[in-house]
Amino acid sequence: MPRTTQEKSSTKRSPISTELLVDTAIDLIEADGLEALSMRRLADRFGIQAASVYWYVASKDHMLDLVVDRLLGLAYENVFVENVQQRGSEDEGPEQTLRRMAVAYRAFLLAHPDSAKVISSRLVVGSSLAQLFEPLLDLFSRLGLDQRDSVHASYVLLGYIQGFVLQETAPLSLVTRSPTDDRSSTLKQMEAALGRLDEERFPLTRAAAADLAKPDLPSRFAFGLDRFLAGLTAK
Amino acid sequence: MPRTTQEKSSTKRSPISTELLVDTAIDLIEADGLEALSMRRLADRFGIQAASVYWYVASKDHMLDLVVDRLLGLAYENVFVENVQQRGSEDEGPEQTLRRMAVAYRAFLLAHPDSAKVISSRLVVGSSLAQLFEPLLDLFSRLGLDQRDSVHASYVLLGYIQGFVLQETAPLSLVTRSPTDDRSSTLKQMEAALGRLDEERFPLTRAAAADLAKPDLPSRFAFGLDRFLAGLTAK
DNA sequence: ACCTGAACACCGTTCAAGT
DNA sequence: ACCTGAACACCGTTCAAGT
Repeated sequence: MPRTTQEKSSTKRSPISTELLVDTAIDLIEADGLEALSMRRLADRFGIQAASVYWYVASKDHMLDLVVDRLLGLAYENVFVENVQQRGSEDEGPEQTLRRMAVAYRAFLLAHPDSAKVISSRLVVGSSLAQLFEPLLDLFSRLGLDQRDSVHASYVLLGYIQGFVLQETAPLSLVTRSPTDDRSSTLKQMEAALGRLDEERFPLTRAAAADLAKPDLPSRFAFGLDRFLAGLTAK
Repeated sequence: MPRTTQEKSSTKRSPISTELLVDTAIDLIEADGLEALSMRRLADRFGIQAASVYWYVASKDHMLDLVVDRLLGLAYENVFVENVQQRGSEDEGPEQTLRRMAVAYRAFLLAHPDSAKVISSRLVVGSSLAQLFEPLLDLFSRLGLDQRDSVHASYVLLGYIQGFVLQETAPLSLVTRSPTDDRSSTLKQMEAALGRLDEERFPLTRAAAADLAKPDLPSRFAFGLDRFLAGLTAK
């Protein structure tokens, strides 16, 4: 009664391929952040030397291109296939669909740490990007835009979403030239920093300190999204 | 007739301060890109050791915070003081002013290589950011928004601009699973890559290949900006 | 108060050499 | 076809020691 051939040698090395390398790179990014991704750590996961990775991939830069391509593919599956196709049966206008897709894409980016950062760092042209563009072009043209404006709108919408997530996930830091230097929580500290601003020069910012320090990000995202979509249909 | 005391010893070391360090860091970023900025190269510019930089600055991370703060300060000077104050005499509505400011801020970011990248990488709360927010809050409230919406609009507008510039300055790369692999110019290659897409799956993207490959970025930026502003006033 | 020297624990990448 | 070992030219950061 022989076991599977898989188990013949103990601690066998995992199989390697460019695809597996890219998937593992995404794992590492999501576990420890983009900064912590290195060829050496990636190689470790497969039990090989860093130099060996270069047999599968030309450079780290090239690998990040593949990572972005993969993430865009995953985004398509999550945002469009699952989210839109299924509920496409209901009779909603293209504007509602666009709205739901944008919200779903933001959720995807938030669910994959640093994905907005990698994606924003390079424009990777390929079929994954085309997969994202295709339904957007369709929806915008159904909204009455001509081809050129549909391209503009799709591009701008993706840029808005990625830019928004990038902002909301950016590490917050305080730079104050003021004397006080307490070590309270970052959020309270921020409100305090804003409250310390010169009353004469920044009356509005000071008055809005509460809104700035504890923002409702989902509704802020929706605010910008809705204004943009309203501006499109208003034309 | 003695010369200035400055010239007593030849190849004298330049004076050092946190501010000068930050300015030089910005110089280095603009000359060779954010990736090329290192504590060692920065120290070299002052004729000191890398370790000495740590007397002025807690860490590279902290220094990048200061870099962002400085860039936001420069942006304020360029975008608001020069651009808005001067022409504020003409009787234009707040919408026009916002439009001009947004265009000027994009121009500023484009003029300072990698500035969008650093600025997007961290949210540095301080008086430089407040300087940017204050006039925005004023303009949006004059447009009829309440305080909460003015904050949303200001935040979203800045995010849109930074996100847009980040996208347009992102290095372009091609990832194709197709057989053809020619080495023509990147732009022609991109149009070709788009043309090679599956006719069945991506008819709209293929049809828009020309618009995608050679986009008019200034008008694309204006397109998104105008839709957003129109959406605000339409409400 | 300001700076050095040396070290530590890392990087991406190349390349001859091994199997 | 796939992988190693060793090297090269870098990193950020710490810290005792110097002036």
